Amino acid sequence: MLCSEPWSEGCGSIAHTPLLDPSPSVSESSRYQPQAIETGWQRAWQENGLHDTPELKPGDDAFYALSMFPYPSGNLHMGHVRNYVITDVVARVQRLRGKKVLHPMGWDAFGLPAENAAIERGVDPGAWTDQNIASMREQLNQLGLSIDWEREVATCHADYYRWTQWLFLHFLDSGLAYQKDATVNWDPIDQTVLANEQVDSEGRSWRSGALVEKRKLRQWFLKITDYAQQLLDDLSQLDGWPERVRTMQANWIGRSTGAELQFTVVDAAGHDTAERITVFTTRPDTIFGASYVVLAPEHPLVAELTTAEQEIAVEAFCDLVSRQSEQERTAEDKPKRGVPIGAQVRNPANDELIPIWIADYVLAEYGTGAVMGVPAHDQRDFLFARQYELPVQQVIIPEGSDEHAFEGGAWTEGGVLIHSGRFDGLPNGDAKQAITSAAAAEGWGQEKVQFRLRDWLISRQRYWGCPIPVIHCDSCGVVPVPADQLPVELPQGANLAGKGGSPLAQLENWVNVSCPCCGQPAKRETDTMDTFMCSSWYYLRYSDATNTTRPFSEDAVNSWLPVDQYVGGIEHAILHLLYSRFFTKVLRDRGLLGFDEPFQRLLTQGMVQGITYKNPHTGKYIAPADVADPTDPRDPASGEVLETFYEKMSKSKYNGVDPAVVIDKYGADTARMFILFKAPPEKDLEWDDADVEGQFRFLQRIWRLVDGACERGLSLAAGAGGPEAVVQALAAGSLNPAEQELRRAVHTAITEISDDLDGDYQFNTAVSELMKLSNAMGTHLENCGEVFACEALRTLLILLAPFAPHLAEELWLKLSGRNAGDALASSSIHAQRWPAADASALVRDTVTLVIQIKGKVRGNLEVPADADKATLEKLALESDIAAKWLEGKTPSRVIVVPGKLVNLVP
RNA sequence: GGGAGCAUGGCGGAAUUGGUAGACGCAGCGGACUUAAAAUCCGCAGACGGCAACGUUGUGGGGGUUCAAGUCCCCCUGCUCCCA
Repeated sequence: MLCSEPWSEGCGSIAHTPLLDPSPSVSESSRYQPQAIETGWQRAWQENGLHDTPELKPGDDAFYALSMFPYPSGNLHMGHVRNYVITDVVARVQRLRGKKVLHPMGWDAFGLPAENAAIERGVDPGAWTDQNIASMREQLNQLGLSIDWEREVATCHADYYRWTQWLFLHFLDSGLAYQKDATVNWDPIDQTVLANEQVDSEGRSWRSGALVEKRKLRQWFLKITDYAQQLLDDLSQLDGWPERVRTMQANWIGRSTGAELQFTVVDAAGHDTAERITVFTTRPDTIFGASYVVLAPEHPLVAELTTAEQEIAVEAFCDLVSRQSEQERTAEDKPKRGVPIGAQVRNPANDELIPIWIADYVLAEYGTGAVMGVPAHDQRDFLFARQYELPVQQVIIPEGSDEHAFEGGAWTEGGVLIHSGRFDGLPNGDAKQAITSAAAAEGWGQEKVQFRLRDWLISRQRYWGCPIPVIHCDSCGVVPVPADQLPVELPQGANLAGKGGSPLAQLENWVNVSCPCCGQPAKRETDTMDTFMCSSWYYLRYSDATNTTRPFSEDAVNSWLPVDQYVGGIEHAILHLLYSRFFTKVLRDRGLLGFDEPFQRLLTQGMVQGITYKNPHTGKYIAPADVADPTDPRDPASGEVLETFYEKMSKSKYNGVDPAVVIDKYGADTARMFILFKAPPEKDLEWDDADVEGQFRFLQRIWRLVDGACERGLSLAAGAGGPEAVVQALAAGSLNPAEQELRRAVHTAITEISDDLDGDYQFNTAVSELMKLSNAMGTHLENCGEVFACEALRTLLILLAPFAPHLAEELWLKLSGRNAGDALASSSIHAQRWPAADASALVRDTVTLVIQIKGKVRGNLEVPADADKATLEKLALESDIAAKWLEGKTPSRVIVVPGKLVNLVP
């Protein structure tokens, strides 16, 4: 494709805008004005299709660079900028290296903000979302991201969620989607249920922050527990993931090995009944110390086994517990409460009769909903037993110690068994195995692997989400909507008051349908899906985003995926990343794709923090603009000294920096360079205006450097400074000292930057290498001949191109001698090849040899680079340094590290 | 309580396999240019002592391994995150 209309006038295309350049003294040369070049290049790249995804042919080297797609809130913040700039640099580097790159973008567009906006302002959530998408796309484009917008997806558009529904039906068909009555997390503010992953460690909703309540409701679940073992095992494949994230997922899945043991319920006379209570324990070795059994208040046997005398107390207790959150029930600092239900069980290990209790700290959803209470060896049981005066029986003691030594608390460490009949004297590790085996042989237990992970609750009682495509029929039950009737579109006109139940349920015309099976009147499902369902497969859709017959073709998905580099926030370490891994495995098992893991490498970028001022007395945050003197920050109202620190940018702390303002002032290239340079990508980044200024100065220096080269008449036309020209010049004659220095700087930069962009991404040091190269060019360029000067210029610009794409492109044009109207597809700097380092340019004749005396550095010598060990030792011993510090003594030991140092040990 | 990670100048951060600690930048200081300022250019800069040459010391604290430790091992302290 040709650039139809030259938008720039070539070298010196920048108009001398008097407003921005009041100084007449520089009128001879142009100035770096990013505002004047960036939008033009963005449009030119777009029109020339520079970021279109190339078609993949067999054997092609493909690279998939992906950012976590944003929720279209309408406002781009610095966290987004950091995320997308990092991914963009990765994508651009891979293109320069000759890879075929897929770098897409889309919108995680269902969810509550749109619905809340609709409630508050009476707007249509779809229209509101589309408007936000348009404005955010515009903001993203100002960053100069090399995104292929042809593959854009929005999860709230029917051409996308149609396939979310289609995939849901696959889950349903394979028995992995089901409905059940369950005690679930209820968010009283957002009026909907939440998945366990969406409740934080304080028992609050990840979105609204409300304290989550428990409710018993009929809900849809996905059987992620079926994949618990695989999700855990395959973490070991993910060596391109941060260790941290892998540990977090492993903890979340929470595999523990233990045993299920059965306690027989006895009647009032002490005779065995047919009823048994199965407990799960990770400590079968302590069964002889069990002094009671506890059921969750919700356990089905509670009603059946409670005796008449205890009925009132038990009912009252269950009522009390039902109003508590899971957090309140299990928090370690809360007292544990319980009541006996009157019945007893027989301990299968020693035939003792022990009472059955119910207690708040036992949860129906975990394990079997029943545990054995062993006060001597579990701290929670110990506190419970002490409170209710239940017996405490030591059954494990450290070898050689006294059984009464630990009566102040539970002994939870290892030891040997006592009071355990035939198992006495066994180390407790062995006893776990022995007791479990005995239980299995005698029919009262078995080994059991337990996961902490629970099934994923995916239904939501909200409007703005993907409708669950099933129909409830009185005679046929749950009937999937036939695939050819998808999508089940979200109906218009729902009342989104945000109170009580699914808004869709009120739309009778929509709800009432005939059963696809029997034709009788039936009702649609009125819950919508958790938005995490929509985001669990979007990365697959990008491979084939416009397919109208399938979510993606097998061919496309298998040739582009898995994602080579995924970039996003650590906050998704569990939620999105776990769900996506689960989806991938299910779809693999359904034959829809051919890989086990969706994301090969993961980079979790740190937060962007803003400078924050807080009055320590009033607790109020003060806007930086209101602080008169940043070196002595004071409250403008009271004059009190303020606390200064860096914290994640947020409106309420007045510490945010708007990307648009920064781009207006300095341009996107400066913003990109700053963000990449200021901190390593995975660390938090402190936004600092002075550093941004410094970054802008660096880009200006590069501009002036190239400008000077232009004035000198240097041009990169016809391959000047390219590899062939360099080879010829090297063959033709020797280099002057400046040329040698310059070439060393150029090829050091290539080596170091290539290294920094390989494997572990170290953009910060890559940028500093660019600065070193530009510094060296400032020193040496004028003393260098044309060929080597051009080699340096060419290299600098290509190395700079992924970081500051607009500036590099503009300067490339300035030096190219070509017309701005030439086809960009091949002439753009972004269509060039990453330079190769010439090792011979790094070779030195002499090196600096460090002389150490007894391990301390005492000086250095210039020595021939090829000197052997014996020569180095001789030179060191003969040196003034040795003479001064050895005082005539002969060293007893000499360590020589060629090229580095000689250590003389007297 | 269990697990993971981190700790380097005034600040952000660099430092192959252990081999000159502090690259690069910000802030600072000195100088040049300017009537002046801004911008730009050149230079200085861990701390302590010294006019200087130079010396001592120095990567949270303590110990160890080694010719040599920011880097490896052990203990401690502090911070961050995850799980309880």
